[in-house]
Amino acid sequence: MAVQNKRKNDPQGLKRRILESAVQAFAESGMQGARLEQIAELADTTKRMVVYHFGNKESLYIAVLEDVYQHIREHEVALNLAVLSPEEAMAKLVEASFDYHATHPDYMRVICSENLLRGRYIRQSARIRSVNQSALELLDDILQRGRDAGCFRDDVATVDVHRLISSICFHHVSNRYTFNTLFGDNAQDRELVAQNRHLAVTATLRYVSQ
Amino acid sequence: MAVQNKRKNDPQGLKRRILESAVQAFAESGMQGARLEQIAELADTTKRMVVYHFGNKESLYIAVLEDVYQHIREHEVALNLAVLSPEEAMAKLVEASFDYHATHPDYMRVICSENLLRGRYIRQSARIRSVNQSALELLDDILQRGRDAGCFRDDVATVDVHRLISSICFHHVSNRYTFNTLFGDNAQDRELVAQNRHLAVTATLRYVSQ
Amino acid sequence: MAVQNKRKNDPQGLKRRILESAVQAFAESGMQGARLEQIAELADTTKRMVVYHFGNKESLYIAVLEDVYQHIREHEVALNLAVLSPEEAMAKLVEASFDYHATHPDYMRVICSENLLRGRYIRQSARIRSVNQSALELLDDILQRGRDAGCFRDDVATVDVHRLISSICFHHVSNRYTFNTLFGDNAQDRELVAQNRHLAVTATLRYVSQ
Amino acid sequence: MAVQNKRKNDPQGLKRRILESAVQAFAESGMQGARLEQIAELADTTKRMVVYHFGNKESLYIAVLEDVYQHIREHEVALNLAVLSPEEAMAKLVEASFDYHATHPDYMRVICSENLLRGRYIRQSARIRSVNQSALELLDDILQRGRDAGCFRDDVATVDVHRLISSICFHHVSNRYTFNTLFGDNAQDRELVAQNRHLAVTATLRYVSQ
DNA sequence: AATGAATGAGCGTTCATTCAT
DNA sequence: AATGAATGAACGCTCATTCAT
Repeated sequence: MAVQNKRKNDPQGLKRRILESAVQAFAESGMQGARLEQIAELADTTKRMVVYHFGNKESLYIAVLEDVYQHIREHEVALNLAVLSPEEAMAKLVEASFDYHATHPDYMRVICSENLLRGRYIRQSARIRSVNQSALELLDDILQRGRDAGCFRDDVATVDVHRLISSICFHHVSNRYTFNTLFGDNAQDRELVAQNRHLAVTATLRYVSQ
Repeated sequence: MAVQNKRKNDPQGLKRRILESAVQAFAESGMQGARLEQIAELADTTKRMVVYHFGNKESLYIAVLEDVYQHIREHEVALNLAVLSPEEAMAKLVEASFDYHATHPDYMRVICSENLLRGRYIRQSARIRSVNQSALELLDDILQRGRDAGCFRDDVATVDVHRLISSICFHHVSNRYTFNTLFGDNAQDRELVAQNRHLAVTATLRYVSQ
Repeated sequence: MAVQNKRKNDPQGLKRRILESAVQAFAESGMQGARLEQIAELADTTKRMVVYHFGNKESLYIAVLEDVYQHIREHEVALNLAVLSPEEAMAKLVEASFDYHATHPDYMRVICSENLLRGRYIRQSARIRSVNQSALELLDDILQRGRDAGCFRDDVATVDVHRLISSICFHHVSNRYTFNTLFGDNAQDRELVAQNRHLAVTATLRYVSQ
Repeated sequence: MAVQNKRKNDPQGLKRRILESAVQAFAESGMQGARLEQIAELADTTKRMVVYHFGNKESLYIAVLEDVYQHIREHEVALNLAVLSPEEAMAKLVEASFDYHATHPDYMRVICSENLLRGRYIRQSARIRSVNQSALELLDDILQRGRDAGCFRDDVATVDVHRLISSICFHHVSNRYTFNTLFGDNAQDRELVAQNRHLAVTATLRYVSQ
């Protein structure tokens, strides 16, 4: 009985399983391409229950988008960079960002898809915007400390640094297939990752340093 | 009669129209999301004729991919950078690349889609690889001249510089919707473009310069 | 607390609200087309409670049918026609019938739907039949008085007169959309109603009079 | 081979079969209640082909509406009433109308459904309106001849006569289930029909006669 | 070279009802 | 008396592709 009902009458658990399955499915196939059937299967439930708990596919997709960004930022604020010197903090932030992008390709794929939809859904969620405010605050603190210490330029905008870091980290994940097919020299994957990680840190530091 | 047959008995013209319509459609909706019906409509023909001339959707998509990369590189080699100083050449290359990305969002969208498909189709076309070889050659020449002139570092890899430039230029186009929704300060679009263009040039030069 | 529970713990009030909402919904969409969800919403409750109080959709529909016919006949017997002369009584009956049809389109729509179902549900309710007996009795009395007074024919059957009146009154409401679309001359609605009302009275009187 | 392909490559025949099946289905269940699957089955084809030939359910329904009215009017104009005396022509028109209604309950059911939809679809077809113009013209001719002959009143409007006839004929078919359940005296169906037919003729003649 | 007809598989969503408290 | 969770069945419609000329 307990086994039979293992997955019954636990709506919160079910919603969580559906959400996580949906992240996978939307990452793989996008908002339109993902199939409720597949999401249901991954969550060990039925299409019917997905609709029951999330209303429709679009609402589920928005919930996924919110989940993705919340995780990204939660990880970032947990880094505790304030105890490091500006250069060390900046380097660690870039490395952590790079690693997070690299280890969470599904999140990056969801963001790619959303951009292909011209941000049609992210625009609808005020919650996503508020969740992301921490990103610039955190970076701004490091830059300010660096300027005060005389090691960082005072003519770089916070948002530009964020964009630079994002560009390199995101590109490494999102464009890897075409870029490596065209320009890859068959290097081992591990080497390639290390090289790109180094590029991210170096390019950023050279951009912000005096 | 002539008017009635304006679009008949011109298979090459029809194929060209289908291909251009397909670029639009695949850019908008990706390989899976694009609809033959819509491509046919854009090309002022029928679904049946699209299949007739290109066999199936996948073959058409590969033809589109080849078309996209050929255009990108053709534009690049036409820049005639050899006559400029290394710094000027590098700056102009970045600016040109940035502008080309910005003015050809459809091409970038196709590349995004292809990466979401894990490069499944680009891998199948040897022609695309050969077409892209010019990119690194061109950049390598500038870097070498810069090193000879003593203004560029000799520890930067060509492919890394290409990746850095691509990252920033691509991100500006491909991630604009999410990035600007989350971190945009409602700046005018024109200002934003100018700022990002400047970021691309500056970050690249600081990365390669002594 | 009182406000919060305003609509709670009043099962009779809730049942009444559900029934009235059901009349609307079944009138709008028929037995099959009506949605429990919509009925629940109109009654400010949940689908679950509709089922709880009425068992299932069919039982609720039968309750609605009974409600409809009871109202129709209650109104008719309240006319107090016995004090009028036969002609006046007949005219007033027709006018009252016409007006009741015109002002209660929802009831007529329910009856239409039920006929489209071939009377499948009305047949199940003995109560409806007994409730309707007053209609012919009332009309029969007028006709008898008219014959006694020498002003009405003695070769018209009561049920035929009832059918004639019903036909015209019902048609005015139930067929108005197709009939007026096809044969309407864009007359003001008020004029059209007056004209049809006059037709009902005149045709009936000419049918029954010597 | 011939047998196997009996029902293939005959798009006109297929469209006709689908249309006739659709009349049945829409008559039985209305626009919303009818099922494409059932229509397809009746027409010995697939749901897919119904959509292929008619676009969607609503377009098919409109085609059915047009078919229904076209048949009704075609039958009417074929009566050749001009050769009869006004009274005979009027009587024959009413009888023919009554009989047509009685023998084509499906058409009446479709019209009922359409009125329950508030004429939403009939309004969309200009063709239906033009097809129906013959009805009033035909009746107007009889009335005019009757007035000229001195046997018909000159204060009855053509549209009112049409409405009166339609009311009785339509009611006989459309309201038979509820009316006979409530007021029927278990007469044989044949007697009942004859009685109602007589009522239609008599009530009409008494309405129009001097 | 070109095309109308045909098709199987599958999708997101809806709905009345039952389960389990 | 009241309710959140769950569910099977079905529906209209879409799509890339093939058939047959």
